[in-house]
Amino acid sequence: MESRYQNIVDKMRDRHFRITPQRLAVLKILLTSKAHPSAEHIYDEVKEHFPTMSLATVYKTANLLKEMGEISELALKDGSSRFDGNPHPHPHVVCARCKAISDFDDIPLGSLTDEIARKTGFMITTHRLDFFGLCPRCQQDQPS
Amino acid sequence: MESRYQNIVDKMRDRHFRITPQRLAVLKILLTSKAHPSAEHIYDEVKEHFPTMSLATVYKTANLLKEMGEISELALKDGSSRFDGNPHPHPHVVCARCKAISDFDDIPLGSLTDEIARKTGFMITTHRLDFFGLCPRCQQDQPS
DNA sequence: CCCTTATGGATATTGATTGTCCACAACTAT
DNA sequence: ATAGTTGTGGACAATCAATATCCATAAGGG
Repeated sequence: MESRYQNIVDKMRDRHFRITPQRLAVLKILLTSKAHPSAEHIYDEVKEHFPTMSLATVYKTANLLKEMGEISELALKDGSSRFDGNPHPHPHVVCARCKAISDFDDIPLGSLTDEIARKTGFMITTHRLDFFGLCPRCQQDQPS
Repeated sequence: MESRYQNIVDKMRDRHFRITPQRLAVLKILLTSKAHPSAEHIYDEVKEHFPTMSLATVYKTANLLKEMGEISELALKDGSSRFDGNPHPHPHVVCARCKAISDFDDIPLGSLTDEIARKTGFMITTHRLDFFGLCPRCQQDQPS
C-alpha cells in the first residue's frame, strides 16, 4: 500500500515528472478509494485541501498516471469516466441505476484470449468484462 | 434474415411506430452489415438513396430499435458508438488502431453471472466482454 | 381522400473532456 | 542557499458525439 504509493512517486521522479501536492493528492485518492471515483468526485475531495484545485488538473493527473500504467480508466456508456487505482484488467459489476461500481475477483481469461487470438488473427493486448444490473440497495428502492 | 426484418417491421406497426423509408433503410443496414457501423457510416449509406437524410434521424432510429430490443449499441472509449444488429450480448474484438470490430462466437458466461450475483448481491441483467488489440492488417502496417 | 399526429430534417444545445495560455512553482546546477 | 529553467496549475475556451427542439410534412386510420 504505502510501498505502491512510494513506488509510483519514484517512477514519476525517474521520468522527470514533477512531484506536486496536487498530483500526490489525486494519486493518494486513487490508491485508497475502492469506489472507482469519477473525476468530479476526486476534484471535490482534493478541493477541500486545495481550494484552487481545477477539474482540468484532475484529468491531467489521471491521464498521466494512466499513461504510466499505474491506474486504469473505465469509460461508461454515458460518456463519463471512472478511475481505478488497479491498472490490471479485472471484471466490474455496475449498477445501472446508481452507477455504483464494484470489483470482482480476477477471472482468468487467458485461455479465452489465446483462443480468440488464434481464431481472429488479432494480437490481443487487453480486455474488459463488465456486468450490469441492480445493486442490493437499488433493488429495494422504488423503481426510478 | 428476411423474416427477422419483417418481424421487426410488424412489431413497429404493432407499437404504432410509423414505418418510414428512412427507418427501413437504417434497419436494413443494421441487419445486413457485419461491420458494426457507426451512426456516421449508416448516415453516409442512407444518404445515397435519401439525399436529405439527417444524422439526427439515424440516431433517433437506432435508439428506437435499441429501445425495442432489436439491436445493441457499443459505446467506445472515445465517446462514439457503433451499432450491432444482434441485440444479444456477445464478445467483440476491437482493433485499437483502425477501430474494426469483429464478432466472436458466443461464450457462455451464465455460470459466472450466477456466481457474481451470489457474491455481490447484484441482480445481473446483462454483460459486456470486449477484447482489444491489433487486427491482422494493422499488425503489418507501420506503427501509427 | 382527409385528418390527426408522429416523424424527418435543420439547427441549437448539451456535457464530459481536452486544449490553450501564462504566471508560478518545482527541480537543477552552481 | 540561490538563481535559472522549464514543466505545471488553474482559468477559460474549445471540442465532439450525441441529443433536444422546432415546425412543416408525410404516414396511417377512419
